[in-house]
Amino acid sequence: MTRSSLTSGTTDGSGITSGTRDETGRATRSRTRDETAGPATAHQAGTDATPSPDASADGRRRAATIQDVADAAGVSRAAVSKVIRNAYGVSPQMRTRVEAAIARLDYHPRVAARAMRGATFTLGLEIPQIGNDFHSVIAEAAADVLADTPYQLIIAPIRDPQVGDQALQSLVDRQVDGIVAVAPLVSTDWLESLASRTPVVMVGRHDVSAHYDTVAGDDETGAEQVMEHLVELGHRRIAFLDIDRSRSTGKSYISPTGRDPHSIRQRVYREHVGALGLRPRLIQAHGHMEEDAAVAVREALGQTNRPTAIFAGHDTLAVGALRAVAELGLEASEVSVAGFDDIPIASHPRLALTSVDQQGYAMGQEAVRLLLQRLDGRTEPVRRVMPVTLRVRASTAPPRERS
Amino acid sequence: MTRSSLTSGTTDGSGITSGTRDETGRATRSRTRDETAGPATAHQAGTDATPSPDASADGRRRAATIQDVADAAGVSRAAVSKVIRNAYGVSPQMRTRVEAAIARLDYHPRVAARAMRGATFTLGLEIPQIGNDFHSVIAEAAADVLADTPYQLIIAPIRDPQVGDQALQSLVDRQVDGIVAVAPLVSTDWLESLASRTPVVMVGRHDVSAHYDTVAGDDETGAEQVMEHLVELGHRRIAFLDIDRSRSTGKSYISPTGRDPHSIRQRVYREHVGALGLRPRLIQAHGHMEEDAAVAVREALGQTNRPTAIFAGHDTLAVGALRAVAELGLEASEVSVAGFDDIPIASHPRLALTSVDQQGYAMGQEAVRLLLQRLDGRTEPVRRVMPVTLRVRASTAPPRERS
DNA sequence: ATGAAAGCGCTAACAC
DNA sequence: GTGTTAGCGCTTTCAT
Repeated sequence: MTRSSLTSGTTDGSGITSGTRDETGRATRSRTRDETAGPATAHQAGTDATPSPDASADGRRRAATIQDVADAAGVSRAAVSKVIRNAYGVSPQMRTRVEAAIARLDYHPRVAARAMRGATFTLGLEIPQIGNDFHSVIAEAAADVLADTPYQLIIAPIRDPQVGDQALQSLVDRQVDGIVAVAPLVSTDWLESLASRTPVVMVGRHDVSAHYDTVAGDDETGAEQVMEHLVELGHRRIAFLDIDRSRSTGKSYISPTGRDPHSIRQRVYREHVGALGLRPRLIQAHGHMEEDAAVAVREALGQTNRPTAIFAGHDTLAVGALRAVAELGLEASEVSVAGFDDIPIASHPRLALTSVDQQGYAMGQEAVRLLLQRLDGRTEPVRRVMPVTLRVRASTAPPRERS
Repeated sequence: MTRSSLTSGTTDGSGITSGTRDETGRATRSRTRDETAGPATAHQAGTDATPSPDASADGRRRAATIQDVADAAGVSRAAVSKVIRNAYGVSPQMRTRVEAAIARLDYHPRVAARAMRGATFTLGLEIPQIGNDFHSVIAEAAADVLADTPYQLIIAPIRDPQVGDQALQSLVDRQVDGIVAVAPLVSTDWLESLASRTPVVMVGRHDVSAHYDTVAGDDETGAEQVMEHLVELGHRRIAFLDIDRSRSTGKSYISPTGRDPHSIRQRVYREHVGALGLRPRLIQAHGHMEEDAAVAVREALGQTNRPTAIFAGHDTLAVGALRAVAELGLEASEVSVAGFDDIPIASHPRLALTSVDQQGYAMGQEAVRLLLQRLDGRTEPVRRVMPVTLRVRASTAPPRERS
């Protein structure tokens, strides 16, 4: 009933349509309308004949649709649609009327319905680990940039690192207008195919791609600076701490090109160590969390001829290393630790972690800006490499005893 | 081409459909049709050698729809729908055929289309600040619990704390099946109305609500333990560090009932300080970030008769306080710091922050579990309060000089 | 400038 | 057990 009163004004118009389709359509609508309200949605379907639903009164009323707004404003759905999209072809007075109705009914367009035809005004951010501060900074930057746009941000955390594409796919299924992905272990082929359909910006990978942009730090230079710094301090037993990637290779998710940040950092480490005629020492953590690193480093430091310096693949691991070092009562002159990313906590005086600043916040900003450009029509891929700076702090010091 | 080969065998079947609808449908399809099957998606479904795996060739094909799958499997859309929803009424052989077609076409149901009729199998998590480790832990727990379910998690960060309901509304617009919200500054009325339409679980608020569940720590006891601990150590000049909330009161978003965690913690602080006949000292940070706290504490410590202990509203602020304290070369015996939440970094030996453990991970888990229960039909509200434990660490110590 | 109508891809009712 | 069909709430031609 509510429905029929709402539509009554347009019922005649529907008669224009050809044949059965419309007729049944009308009939069914008034039927389903009410019951849709029913189940868990608790719609209430207030039967009052009031043309203007006054949504504020009742907390259970069905949410207003574009049709409700159109009826309330005495215009067509198309007109309302144009108003809410700021599209061309609406007179000021109509706009005013429609906006008033929207406000009155507290109308919010359903994103799902929009997705069926047009844009969702939603951008997806995919991050590998929620707890990693470097990723948080990127997310923060992304959210900040988007604050001045009509776009909303949704974040899809990766469940299982082994199936990094799941989170990405979930974003696709959700028909986001664009995606910023942070270094997931996804094959470049898959990415390329995805990017040919949806605007994509990859953060932290140096892929050479045809369809998506990349924003990455200068991992090569950063790792070089760390190694030069440690060597200059006098360290010779330098270990590289990273996640045990061997377990992931099974499904060959790892970028085989070695263009991911960690492969590069480790390669540079190996090169430097090799150039000095030293043997590489790898400390493998079983996970990406701080505690995983602490466990691995505790063990490594328990062995004889322990390293005097640890270069961690990223800061979260470095903080974990520092934990193990501190627990053992060791100082930087005994075991130095350097990281990568310069996460906010690294500069805390109690940690004073030497780290490579790759401007995470700027990277996040840039990634979203590039995505907005793509949304705006750009198609040629862009590869952005952020300059890095080594922040030397107290966690690295000359070794007490030279090896 | 690819497409035609796929449909060729079933084109006749499509003729079954009535009239123009189908005709245009076909037309559009063959036009846009091209590729979708992402190689790396690992769908591959062992059943190779089938006609039309291709897909890897072209990166622009339109994604497969349920109709494509139906055609490829030679069944109806409804049949496919039943298969993907695990619904009743599908013969094993049809299931097999359909699943093969799904794998072959790399079909993924569009969430938006689903949302128009049924469930989205998406749960939304709303968190106030992305960079706050306590929130990260909750998000992590939520993601972990959901890993064993068909539900996907999306996170909506709050843009502007002043308009906390925006992120929540965005989740609603997206028609998520349920929402976990972490202590946003939203009016209880609005929440109640929202919760009457969508399953909602609030984390960190002690609201007494009719339609949503709450999961919160025992803020009262936690704050009491902190104060008792500090007083017992001998502190008398105890300051409370929190965010300056006065600026937010403009739109009265703050829960007027004082049931939010920070109001409670501050109230307990005031009560204890009052009972000792001391005057309360408030240090107000201008934001929720560590640096905001550091700025405020730096200033507070510069004044004469500075506090000998600081009770921070939450750990991120506490870490910031510790930063200011450390910068000034002060130790716990000069300025003690205690926090709330016991975020992972708090236990780092270099920080050793005394804090109240309110089991953030368990809270996140419980919140999602409650939400799943609601999804399963429960409607009576549940209020869960997590027991707390004071973790005493080195950041608090007896004051060198008693005041 | 405005409105009518055709779907977008899916699920749910209902036929068979 | 399987297929047919009517929409969900929007955007978008295309008339007017």
